[in-house]
Amino acid sequence: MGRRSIHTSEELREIILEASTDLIREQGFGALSAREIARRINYSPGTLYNVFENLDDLILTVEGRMLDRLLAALDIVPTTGNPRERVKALAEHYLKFTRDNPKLWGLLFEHHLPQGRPVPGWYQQKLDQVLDRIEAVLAPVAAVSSQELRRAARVVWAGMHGITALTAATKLSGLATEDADLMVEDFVNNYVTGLESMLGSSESTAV
Amino acid sequence: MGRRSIHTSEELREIILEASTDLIREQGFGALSAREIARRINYSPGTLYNVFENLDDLILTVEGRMLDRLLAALDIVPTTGNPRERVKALAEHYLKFTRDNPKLWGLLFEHHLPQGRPVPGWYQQKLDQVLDRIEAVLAPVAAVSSQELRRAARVVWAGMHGITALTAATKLSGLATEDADLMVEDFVNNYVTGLESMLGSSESTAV
DNA sequence: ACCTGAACACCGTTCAAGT
DNA sequence: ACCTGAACACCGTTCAAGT
Repeated sequence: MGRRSIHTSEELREIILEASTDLIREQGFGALSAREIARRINYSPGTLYNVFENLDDLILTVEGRMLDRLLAALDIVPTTGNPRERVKALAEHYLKFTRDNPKLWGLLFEHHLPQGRPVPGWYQQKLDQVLDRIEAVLAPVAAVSSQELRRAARVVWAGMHGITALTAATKLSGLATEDADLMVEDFVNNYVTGLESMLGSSESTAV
Repeated sequence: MGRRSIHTSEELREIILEASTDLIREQGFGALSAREIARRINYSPGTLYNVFENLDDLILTVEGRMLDRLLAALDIVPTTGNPRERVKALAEHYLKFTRDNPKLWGLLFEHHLPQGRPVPGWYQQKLDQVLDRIEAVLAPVAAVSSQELRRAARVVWAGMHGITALTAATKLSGLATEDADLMVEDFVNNYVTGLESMLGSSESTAV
């Protein structure tokens, strides 16, 4: 047929991302394919490749937008009040987000880049923003050195990641979804207690 | 061509599983396909379906054998000595195993069953065995109730899972592999401190 | 300039037909 | 009884050809 130009390439980009997100929300990552996206938006498969480098690039973009929304959700956590309660609030908002977007959240676990392909810079930056957010909330209860604070933030991210992965991926556990709350609470409580005990044994001023 | 019967179906089963494991060890899960396995063992693709229900069944079997080896590796952890050191030893053996089998370990993260398909019973049992092993080691440092012990074991499993996933999946972090040791140590130390502090505040006899 | 759709090189899975 | 290989319904990606 040839050109259509009904949409600008920016519009087309949005249409593609929206259709992809909808598809994942409805049917999960397994149902996503370039050809299925094309079908949904009434374009040929080739058109996707005018707008995105390839399917991985498209999917990473969807994931990037999801991370933006996670960050926005985490920003609701109050910046005042009991430090320990703030960590718990952060973890709860994190868990709530994953629960509100189960199939979309699954992308983080189910989508994998080909061996050796590093993540793009803009994507890495979004991950760093999440880690920064965790660091900020963790700062009052942890860490004498910035290295230790960095590490603690990564451990919390890993722990939350592990708990949401285990409850989401039915393959890894017979865990019910409601168990995740108790696990998150247990994890945060005990881990933070450990961090605080380290604080107390140094010269810095604790809570 | 028709029948060959060079191998019994048990032999064929082993040949298929071995070829699959080798393929994953060498090139990762992404390179695995029914057709590629068939090519490697000089059988037609159809033959795989005489021995396994489908590709997921085959892959779960490979994963099951990996879990058996993980369990064997965890059994080296001494059953005597300082309780806290035993938890750390368990975590270190776990980490070592994932590092010795990086691509194979990746199966746990990269392979997913179709939506809604539950894991087979024999597979669930192997997961339970891992959890039991963790519970056993955790028992002296944690838990007034068996429910809390169960939960603690799952949190440790989730935490280890999260840390190994984050360091394995380059997509989720710019973490170097050597960071995993420090994260595991930090996680175990602080989490166990938290657990022990709970113990102390109850009527049971602590360490 | 933009988009198509055929083409290429792959998949997982089934099953009639051969030995 | 065991195994093949063609067949079916899919993939991701490219690119000459059309408007």
